[in-house]
Amino acid sequence: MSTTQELHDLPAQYDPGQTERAIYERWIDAGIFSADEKRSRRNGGDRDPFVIIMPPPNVTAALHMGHGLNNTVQDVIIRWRRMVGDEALWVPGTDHAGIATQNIIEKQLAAEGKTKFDLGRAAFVERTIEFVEETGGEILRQLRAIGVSADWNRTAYTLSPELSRAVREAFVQLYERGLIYRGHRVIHWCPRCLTSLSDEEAQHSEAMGTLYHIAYPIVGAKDNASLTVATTRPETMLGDVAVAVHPEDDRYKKLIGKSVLLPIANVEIPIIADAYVDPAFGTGVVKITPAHDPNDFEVGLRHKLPMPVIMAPDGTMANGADAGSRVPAELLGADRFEARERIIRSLEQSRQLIKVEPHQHAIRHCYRCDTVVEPRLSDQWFVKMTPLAEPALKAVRDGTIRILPERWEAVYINWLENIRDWNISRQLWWGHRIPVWYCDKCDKQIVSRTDVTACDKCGGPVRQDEDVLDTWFSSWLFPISTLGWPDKDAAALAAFYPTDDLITAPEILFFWVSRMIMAGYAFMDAAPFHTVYLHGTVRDTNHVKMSKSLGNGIDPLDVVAKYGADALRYTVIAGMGMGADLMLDPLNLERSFAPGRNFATKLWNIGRFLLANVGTSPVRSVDELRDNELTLADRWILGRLNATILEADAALGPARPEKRKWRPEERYSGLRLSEYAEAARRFVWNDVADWFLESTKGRIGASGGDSEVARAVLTHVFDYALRLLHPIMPFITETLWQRLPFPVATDRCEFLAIASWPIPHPRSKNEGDEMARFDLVRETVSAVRQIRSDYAISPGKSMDVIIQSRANRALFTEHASLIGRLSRSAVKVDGQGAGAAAAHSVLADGSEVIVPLGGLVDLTKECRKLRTELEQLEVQLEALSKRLRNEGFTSRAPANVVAAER
RNA sequence: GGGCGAGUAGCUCAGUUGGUUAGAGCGCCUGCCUUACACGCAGGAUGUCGGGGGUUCGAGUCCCUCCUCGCCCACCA
Repeated sequence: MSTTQELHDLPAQYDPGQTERAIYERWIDAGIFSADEKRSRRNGGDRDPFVIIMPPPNVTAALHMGHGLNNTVQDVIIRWRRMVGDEALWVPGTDHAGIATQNIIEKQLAAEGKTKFDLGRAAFVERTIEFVEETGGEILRQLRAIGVSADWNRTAYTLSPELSRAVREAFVQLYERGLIYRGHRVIHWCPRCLTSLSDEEAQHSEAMGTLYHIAYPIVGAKDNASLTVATTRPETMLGDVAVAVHPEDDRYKKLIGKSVLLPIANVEIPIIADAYVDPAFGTGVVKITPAHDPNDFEVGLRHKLPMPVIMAPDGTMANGADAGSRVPAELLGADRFEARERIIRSLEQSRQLIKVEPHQHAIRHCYRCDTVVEPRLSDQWFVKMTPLAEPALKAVRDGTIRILPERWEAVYINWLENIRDWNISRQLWWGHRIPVWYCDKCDKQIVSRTDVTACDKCGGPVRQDEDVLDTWFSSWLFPISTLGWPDKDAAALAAFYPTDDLITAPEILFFWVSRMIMAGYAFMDAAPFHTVYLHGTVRDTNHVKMSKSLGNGIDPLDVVAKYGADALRYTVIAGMGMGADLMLDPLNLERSFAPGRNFATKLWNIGRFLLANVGTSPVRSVDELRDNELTLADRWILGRLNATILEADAALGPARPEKRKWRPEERYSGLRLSEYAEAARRFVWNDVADWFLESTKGRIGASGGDSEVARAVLTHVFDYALRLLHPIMPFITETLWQRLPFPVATDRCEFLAIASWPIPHPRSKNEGDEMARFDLVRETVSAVRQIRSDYAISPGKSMDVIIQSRANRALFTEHASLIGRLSRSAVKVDGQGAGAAAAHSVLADGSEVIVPLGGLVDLTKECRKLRTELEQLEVQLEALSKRLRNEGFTSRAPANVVAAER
C-alpha cells in the first residue's frame, strides 16, 4: 500500500490559512446558519427553537480578545444545539454606542483642530455614520474570521430604521403608562462629554481627598462666633443656601433659625435643622448646596430653599440660574479644581480655614472619559424603574431565569431591590432623538411615535427635544426589536421569542442584562431568556484587563492569522472555568495559544494517519459489525466513546428548563465548556491516538476481515470525535470530516456543521468489564515501559518480557503480540527463566510482569546506584528520628528499622 | 461602609454529596527524529491543599477564627 503519495496531500502540520476562509464560504453558501421561522415548533414546525441574541459590539473600534472569548462561547453553544437538531438562531448585531462613539469622533475632530460645533449637528452625524459603517463592517468581518455561525440575514444595528422604530414605540408606551417623566433634579453630569449620565455610567472609585473645615460667621453673634462646616468640595460653597445641623444636636440646637454669612459670596444663609445630618461626622454641620449635591437637593426640597447653579456645563465657575452674583468676578471662568485651590487660599488668608485633614472617599467618574462627574441640577427624562423591576426580580427568584455563575444572582437581586429611576436623556448628537416635540406657541408637549410638524392643539410650530436617548435605551430592547417588535405578529417574534441563553460579561449585568429582562416583561410580558451566562474577563499575565489603550491587548485576527481560528477557540474554551478570568500573554502568543494549536495539529495527524491507512474507499458501518468480530481494543474504544459522549453531555447540561422554570437540581448545571472540551480532548488524544490508533497498526495493513473491522471502528470513533469537537474547532473538524471514508454513518450529510450530535450506543451490558480487561493490557504496556525507563534500557534494544498470570492467562496470551508491539519487547506468557536478576511489576489483577535484565543492564553499576540511594535514605532517616526525639517522641521504632535493614 | 468570591505543583486552574497513593494543561528534568504528529513519543520530579483552632474513625472538602488578594454595590458632607 503506497501511503507516501497520500500523505503528501496533507502536510504534517495543519495550515489554517488555506482552509478556513473557503470552508466558511461554503457554509454561508449552503445557508446552514440561517434559521427558519416555519421550522420552529412555536410556529407549527418540527424543531425546538434555540436562540441566542449576540451582545452587539460597540461600533467604536475593531474587536479585541474579550469579544473573541464572548463570541466563541456563543458559537460553541449555538453549534452544539444546531447539531442536536434544534432550529438554532444566533442574531448578530452592532451597537451605535452613543456617548462612546461621539467621543471618538470628537477626538478625531480635535486632532484636526476642530470641535463638533464647527461642523454643526447634521454634518457631525453624517461624519459619524461614515465612521461606524467602516468599523461596523470590520467587526462583522472579524466575527466571520473566528467562525461565528450567526444568521447574517438578520444582522441588526441599534440605530437602524427598524430598531429606531422600536425605540420610539418603547418610549411612547412607557410614557403613556406613566413610566417615563421629565424631572428637575440633580443628576450626574460629565463636564467633558457635556451630558448627563445614569447612575451606572457614573462609576465610583475610592480616592484620597481632603476634608476642609471652614468657618461660617454667625450673623449677629456678639463674639464673632462662627459655625464650622466640613466639606470635601469647597468650590461648591458659593452655591450654599443654608447650613444644616441635626435637630437633636445639643451643640447647635439654639442656633437653629439664625443665619450665617457665607464667605466669599457674602450671602446670608439660614441655619436649618434636618435629620439627614449625622452629628458624629465632621463638625456635625453640613453646608447645603442643592444644585450641586443630590442629598442637598433633597434637603433643599424639604426646606423650600433656592437652588443656585454656580458652574457652567463645562465645569468652570459661572453664575447660573438663581445664582445672582454669588461667584465673584475673579473666579468666573475658572475650572472647578482651580477654583477650589483659590477659594482655599482665600479662606486661609481670611483665617476662615480652620482645619485640613486627609479623607478617604469615593468619587464618581464618567465611564467613558474618566472625568470626575459633577452633580448638577438639570431637566432630564427618567424611567420609573420600581414597577419594571418587580417582574425582573421575581423571574430570578422563582427560577424562570438563572444566572451562571450562581453568585451573580445575589448581586442582581440586590441591585434591583435598590433600584433608582433611570436618567435616559443625553445631551449628545449621536443617538436616537427623544420623540418629544414642544410647541413654541402654546407650550404643549407632544410625545409621538411619528415625527410631528405642527402642534396638534394650536397648529403652531414645534421643535423636537434636542437630546438623544441613553444608548442602553436601544440595547435593552435588543431581544425583542431584533425579532420584529413592535410588530407583535412578526413571524420571528412568534418563532424565536423568548430566546434561550444570554452570554456576556458581568460588567454589563446592570447596564444591559437586567434592563433587557425588564423590557422583556414590560413589552412582551415574558422573560427574554432563561439563562444568563456571565463569563470572565481576558487579562494579561499580570492580571491586568486587556485593553487597547494600555497596549496589552491581543488582536484576534493576529491569532487567527498565526495559529488559526480553531487554535484560538480551543485555547479560550479549554482555559476558561465557569465565570473565571482568562489569562493570556500578549507578549507570547506562541505560548498562550499553544494548547489550541498543538491540539489542532494532533487532530490533523490522526486524520493523516487515517487517510493514509484506512484510505478513502468505503468502510463498513459499526452498526452492522457483529460483536464477535470486534477485538477487545475495539470494544474498549467504543466504550470510551460512549463514556465521552456522556461526559460531554453532562458538562454541556440541559439546554433549557424542562418545565417553564428551572428545577433546583438542574438550575446550576451545564455550560461547563472547559469540562466538555477536556473530555473531548482526553478521548481524542489519550484514548484514540495514544492507544487505539496504535493498536490498529498491525491490523489495518493485514489481509482478511479484521482489517475491515479496524478500518470501520477507527473511522467511526474519529468521525464521532470530530462531531464532539466541531462546536469548539469548527474549521479543522469540518476539513477532516469532509475527507473521511464513507458511508461512515447513516445520516451522512453535506456538512459536519449540521451532522447529528453523537448519541451513546452501548453494545453490551458488561461494557465496564470489557473495558477493565483492556485497561489491564494497557497497564501491562505501561509497566514494561516503566521498567525500560527505570533501568535505562534504550528504546532500540529488544527486551524479553514474561507475564505470569493465574486469573487472566488467556487475555495475556491473546494480546501478547499487541503488548509486545506497544512496549517494544518480546512477550511470553507463563514463560520460565526469570532468574534472580530481573525486574518485577505486579498488575492490578495480581499478574506479574517480569523482565530478565541479563545482558540489558550493567548490574554492578545498577547495584552501586542503589547502594548510594540507600545511604541517602539512611541519612534522612537518622535526621528524622533525631527530630522526633527532640520533639519528645520516645518510640524507638526508627532505630529498630535501621537495625533491621542492616 | 455593605455584600460576594478566591487563596491547591513554578504559572493558569479542576477537585461533585467528607473516604483508598490530591489531578489537568503549560513550564521543568531524562531519554528518544519509533515511517500520523519533535506543535511529537516514553518516563520523571514538584504540593505542611493561606495560617491557627474545632467536629469526625477519617477533612482540600464541614464549623469557628485570623491573614492576603480580587470583584460588585454605596447620597455621610
